[in-house]
Amino acid sequence: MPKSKQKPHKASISAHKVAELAGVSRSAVSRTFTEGASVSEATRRKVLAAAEKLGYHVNLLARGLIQHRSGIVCLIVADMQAPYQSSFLEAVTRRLQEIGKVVMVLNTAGQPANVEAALRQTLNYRADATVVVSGSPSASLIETCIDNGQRVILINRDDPIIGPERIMVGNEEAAREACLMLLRAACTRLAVVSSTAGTPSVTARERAFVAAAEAEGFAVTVSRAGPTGYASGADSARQLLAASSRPDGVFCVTDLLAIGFMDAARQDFRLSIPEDICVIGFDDIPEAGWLGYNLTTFRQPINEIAEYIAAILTSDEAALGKQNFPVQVVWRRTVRP
Amino acid sequence: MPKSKQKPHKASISAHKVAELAGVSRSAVSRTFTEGASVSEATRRKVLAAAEKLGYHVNLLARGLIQHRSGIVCLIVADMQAPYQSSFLEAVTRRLQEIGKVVMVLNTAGQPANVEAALRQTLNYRADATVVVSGSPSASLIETCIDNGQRVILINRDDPIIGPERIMVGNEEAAREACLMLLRAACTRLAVVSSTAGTPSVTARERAFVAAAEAEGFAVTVSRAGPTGYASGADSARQLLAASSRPDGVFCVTDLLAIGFMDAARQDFRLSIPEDICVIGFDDIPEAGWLGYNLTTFRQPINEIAEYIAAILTSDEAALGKQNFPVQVVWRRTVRP
DNA sequence: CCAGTCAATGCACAGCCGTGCAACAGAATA
DNA sequence: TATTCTGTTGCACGGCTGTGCATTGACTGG
Repeated sequence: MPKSKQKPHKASISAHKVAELAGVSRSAVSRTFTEGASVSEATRRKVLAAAEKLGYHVNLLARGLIQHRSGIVCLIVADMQAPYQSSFLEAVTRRLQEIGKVVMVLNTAGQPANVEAALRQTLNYRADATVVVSGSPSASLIETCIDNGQRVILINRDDPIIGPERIMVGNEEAAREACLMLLRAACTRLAVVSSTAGTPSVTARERAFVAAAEAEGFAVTVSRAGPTGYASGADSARQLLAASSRPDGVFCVTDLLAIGFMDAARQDFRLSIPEDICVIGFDDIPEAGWLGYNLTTFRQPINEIAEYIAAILTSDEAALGKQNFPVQVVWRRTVRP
Repeated sequence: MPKSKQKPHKASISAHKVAELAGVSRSAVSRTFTEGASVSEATRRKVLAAAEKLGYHVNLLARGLIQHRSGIVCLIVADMQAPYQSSFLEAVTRRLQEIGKVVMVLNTAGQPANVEAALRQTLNYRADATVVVSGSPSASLIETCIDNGQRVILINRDDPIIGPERIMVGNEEAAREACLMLLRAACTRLAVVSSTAGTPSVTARERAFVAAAEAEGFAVTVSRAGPTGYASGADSARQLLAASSRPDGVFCVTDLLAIGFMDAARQDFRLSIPEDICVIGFDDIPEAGWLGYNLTTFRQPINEIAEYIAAILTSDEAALGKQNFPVQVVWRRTVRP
């Protein structure tokens, strides 16, 4: 017996009590709070008055039980304090609230095993939908979700699973464009700063950049110093710039990596950007626009993605399939024009 | 009739079906998934096998309905993509998941009216607790929450309401300390960079700094250029540093303000920090530790706060009351030693 | 005055689960 | 062998809501 047995059992007031006070049937109360139900203005007012007096609030758990829809949308995410993820979270919660949904955040804290557990929670709460921002759940579990009538939306994850909606951004196009931008700036020694995380978007950007450079006849040094973050970017700079032939054009697969790279390049090697070395990032996080960085990067269309997720949830058709969002280059001052 | 009438009605499998397949009563299924219930190992295994085969998941909505506890904790927050808020969110979600709770995020998007709506959602979902990070809900609504057996936790909000738990950080002590640090660094023309948001913590820091300075016989210029963020910090720098008598010691009530201030001071006025001007921030967001800033600031004990919230939720006693968390100075390199 | 229409209302059921209570089986004890 | 005890199981109820169906009452048109 681990905890206390007797919870206060604070009888929260139910529709029944409101009906009593208002002198109507419980159905009338239910209809008053149900969009589009038939209630006369008179009883409606009586019910609302009684509800206000008692502090009644519809029990969405019970409603969800009978309607088979809880109104909950789960967001599975790792590293959620990172700038890009938190901006994404903000946009999605805001937009989903506008269409009457509410967001449940499941923080996997970087443990892949937690992704499975999180997806189970999603089922436990009978969520209307699940948005997987990080991690790769097993195909079988995704299938279970879909079987239970749940929408599953995978962000930037091109697994060949049938069923879930997939939202992709133009990683490859952007990486190719980044390569051309650096070459046009007369860079000849190219490098890409990536991470050891191995997430699909990181890998896609890295590979596409290397491929594009090789197609143009340039070799590329790849550096992966650690997880996707500021410190790894700085470490990559220390590695790459200490070498005998230092790069003069660098594509960082993430703004955070780019910023770490720039800081170390300036502080530890006294380099000027973009004179000595050009840098391109990815995401367009707020920090990229700060005066000290002015980072040329690619903007992820966060609001458009949030809008699209909302559209999926309000639409009745299942399986819209795969949707691609192009990213947009944001010219600032870390690449010579 | 706004939407489709006939939802797929995908009959998600219930304990009943599992019982059928396993050849036991539904109670046995329920007990298998209930901590501490009495089931023999044999039936337990039968049930688990059947559940696995059918893809059964306990319906936490129904469980919450009967137990009067949903396992949901609501977090009401504005400006959630800001570094400090998102770090806080990360810590709280992580810790609460460890104790078996799940976090529902309600984004008020800065609209004060949304705070009330969010608190209503909290009641609708019969949340176990609500953590109010931003905004000031009305006392009456808070009372309703508590009447319904919900825990209410106010962060950095010292309203004289009876009932909710209150978590405070040592704003005043830190502001006083900041003042002394600047004076010890031989600063004589003090300024404080604040914002027009007027949130309790911002106001408290601002006032305490001014009071401490006046107690030492120094006047303070106060600048409030806009909302609490990078741009306002930069604007404040442009205002303060263009004046005839420019300050040489600045306390920014937020790291983001401090970083904006530093960037503008360096770029637009070619000032060196800390030689020409000392800067102190507040929060110790990750960006404060970046090589380009090395901001001396005060660390908010995010993990300790998350831990304390978890403790409140696992404890049975109500009304632990008000808890103060001291902040810790983080010496870096924006103040002369 | 009567038939017909229609909005409003109440009843009863379904949705899924935890748990008190009683029944029961098996083991341990006298 | 009779009795007590202990652990397991099933029944039935309660928790709160939405909604189909039948009923009611008022109102309209002839």
